[in-house]
Amino acid sequence: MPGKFSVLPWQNSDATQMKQQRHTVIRELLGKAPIASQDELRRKLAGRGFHVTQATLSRDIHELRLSKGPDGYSLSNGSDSEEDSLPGIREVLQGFGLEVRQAANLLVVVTTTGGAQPIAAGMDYEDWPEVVGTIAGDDTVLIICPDIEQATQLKTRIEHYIG
Amino acid sequence: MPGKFSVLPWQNSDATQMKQQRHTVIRELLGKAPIASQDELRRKLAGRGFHVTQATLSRDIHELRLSKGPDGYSLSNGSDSEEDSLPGIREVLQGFGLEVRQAANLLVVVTTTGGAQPIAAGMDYEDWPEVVGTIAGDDTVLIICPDIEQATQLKTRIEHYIG
DNA sequence: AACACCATTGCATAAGTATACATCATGAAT
DNA sequence: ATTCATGATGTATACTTATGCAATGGTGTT
Repeated sequence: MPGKFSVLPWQNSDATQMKQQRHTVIRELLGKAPIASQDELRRKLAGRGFHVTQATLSRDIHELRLSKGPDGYSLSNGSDSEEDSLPGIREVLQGFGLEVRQAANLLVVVTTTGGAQPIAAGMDYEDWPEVVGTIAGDDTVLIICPDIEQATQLKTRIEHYIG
Repeated sequence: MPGKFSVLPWQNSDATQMKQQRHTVIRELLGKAPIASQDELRRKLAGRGFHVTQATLSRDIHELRLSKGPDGYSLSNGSDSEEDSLPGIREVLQGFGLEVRQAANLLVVVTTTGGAQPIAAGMDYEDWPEVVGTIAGDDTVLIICPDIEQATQLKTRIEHYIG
């Protein structure tokens, strides 16, 4: 092939990898300034060395699952993949919990320093009916229960976990 | 005028009011099933007695500030850039609030991570009579109300704000 | 090497959305 | 009542986005 019109050097190597990079740059651009149209995005990408057509960007936008709203394109607000390998409330309480106190329908869990947040997060995750909500400081967790009975019941269970 | 083709009775009275009703129905439809295009929306509205053209819907969608994502149109995503200069409690709750739970005279607002402080600050600023005080953690706000009745009332209002 | 396969892309165009302009209805001011 | 301003809407069309098709380049298989 004498001609071989590969004017664009970046096209030589790997197109797939190129695509990944382009996607990354698109995300980056979205964070900086609003982008109203695919053609505007095309121009901005061109300024960064990515010369593609509107058609390609239409496909990219689908793959990135972007949304177009009144203020232009944006990352989809869909629930991001939250991956947590929580150790379980039992282990956390046993590891950090020190004491449980009750005040009417409220429970206060005294923990080792820095242990409050993990315990509160664990309690929230368990989604127990007797836990209306939690507030965690540094070494204290406030647990709000619907009523005194359930608070007492939960207190017993937590004490059992703590040991 | 012999003909007077007023086939549609609702057209006679007030067009502006008609528009309001249409907007309400659009919101309602959005909640039920995904709507992929303005023409699809047009057909569904027609089934409910609203016979308008795609052009009108394009304008409605702007006014309602809807977004179009991979799954069709949806109510505008709360985390948009600061468009209106009104960071009132309404916007803050809509942006960060997830759920409200009641425990007697206490309310617990579950928020996105880091959203508790802004909400609590907003509540304090509003200086509502049914808010005795607030305590904010990271993703939970505790609101103390004078009594159960006012707590219930406030809960309803907050739920309305959240959506 | 020759071949089959698969992903990516551009081109041309279909499909979908926004808007300039004209019309009609309503309400306020004269 | 007449005039003027405002707002909602339809029509036609400009603008924007999506996609069928074919070409290209890389990979793996024989």
